[in-house]
Amino acid sequence: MGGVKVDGRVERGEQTRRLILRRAAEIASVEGLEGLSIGRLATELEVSKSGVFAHFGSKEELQLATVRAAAAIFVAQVVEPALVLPPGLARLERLLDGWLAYSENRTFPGGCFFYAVQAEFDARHGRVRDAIAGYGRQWSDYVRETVAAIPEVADPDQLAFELIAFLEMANAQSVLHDDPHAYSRARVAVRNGLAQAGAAVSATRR
Amino acid sequence: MGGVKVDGRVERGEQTRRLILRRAAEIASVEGLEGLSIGRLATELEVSKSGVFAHFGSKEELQLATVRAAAAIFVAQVVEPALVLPPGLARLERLLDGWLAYSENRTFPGGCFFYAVQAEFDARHGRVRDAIAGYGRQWSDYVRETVAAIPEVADPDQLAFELIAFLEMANAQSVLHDDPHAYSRARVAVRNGLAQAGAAVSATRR
DNA sequence: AAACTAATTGTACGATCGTTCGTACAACTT
DNA sequence: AAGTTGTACGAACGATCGTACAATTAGTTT
Repeated sequence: MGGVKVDGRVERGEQTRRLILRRAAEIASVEGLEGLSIGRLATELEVSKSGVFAHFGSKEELQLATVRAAAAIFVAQVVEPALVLPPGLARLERLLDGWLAYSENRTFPGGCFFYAVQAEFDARHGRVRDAIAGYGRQWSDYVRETVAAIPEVADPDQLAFELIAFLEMANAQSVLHDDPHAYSRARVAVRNGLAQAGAAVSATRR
Repeated sequence: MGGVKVDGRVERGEQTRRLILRRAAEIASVEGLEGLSIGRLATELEVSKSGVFAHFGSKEELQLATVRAAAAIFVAQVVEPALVLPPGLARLERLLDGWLAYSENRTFPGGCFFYAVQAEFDARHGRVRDAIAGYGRQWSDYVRETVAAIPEVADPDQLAFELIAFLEMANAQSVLHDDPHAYSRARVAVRNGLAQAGAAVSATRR
């Protein structure tokens, strides 16, 4: 598996790069992608500022790389665990549970990375905003497709909208108010939403 | 009406202060309260940087004053119009419609001011975060109380959670993806949520 | 008209921002 | 062994940040 590359220099470089991006995503989930500064990153990681800068060439590229790194973590933690199940209600439930766990266990210290950066960049212009919007659309598309794989659901678009709303609300309430009940309320809301979407769904589960 | 104050100097000062805070709230709804800078504010308003600074004494005070100013606009635009109706379903519906209109007509150019700054400060510490969290709690408390005034609703906390989730989701989707359908989806979700909360509610409206 | 007060301005400061540059050194190639 | 490549570093740059303070302007009071 992997490349045949054995060059110790680029190997070390990639490790440094991963180190930088992990910390960058952590910082950005709390302080935002603009709150992230190259100098601060260098200080915290005890490397030189120019060393950090050289890996990306510009702050915008650092932000883009940070978004991509966070997306990879999100996919590994939320999307992939649900793919082991066949399309249907069970996969959807695992997907939603996985999201709530990803937020609740603070994979990123500031809660959901994408909730933070979407709100930060939603009204701006540029490549970073476009990248964030692209991932956001991929996520909502995937939720919608997963919902649509359940034949009992009459309006997948509407249900997907409501389900994602519950997830993000739980994240927001939990982070802002340290409210541990937010996630249980979201789980109730999800259960009600699924049950209401199709009585047959509720029936098959009893 | 109001104060007996006739001093033209402080009158002019207060007008300048209002001018600053209006622009500050507009900027913050797009770029965040940290993206707001005293120098930029001064340039855009064509006043001196020290003039802007003198009104607040520190950046933190400027941010706090901006949050307070935005809260006043929010109350005038969303909360007060609903108060003309007696507690009950009609008041709740006007409150939710008012919120969606406030977001949709871009009272602030970046959509809901508090959605933006909550996500920006939710994981931080300090007086600005505390002020934002305080207003957020007041808002959710008020929605909950308004919901609780409808006797048919079994679980006001749960319903309030879900309703606010729909509002914020609509704002987020609309701003990030320029999606005009987001608000209509939220209105459908609100209607379903209210109808489901009590069949009696739905019955009384037909 | 003179004294006073409040809002506003101009100038300057230290710190930090993103960025550029030349250099040092370890690792790979020949 | 000599030459090349890639990562990391230290120093410096112009710009902008928040903040401080004295000078100025405009309006009020005596």
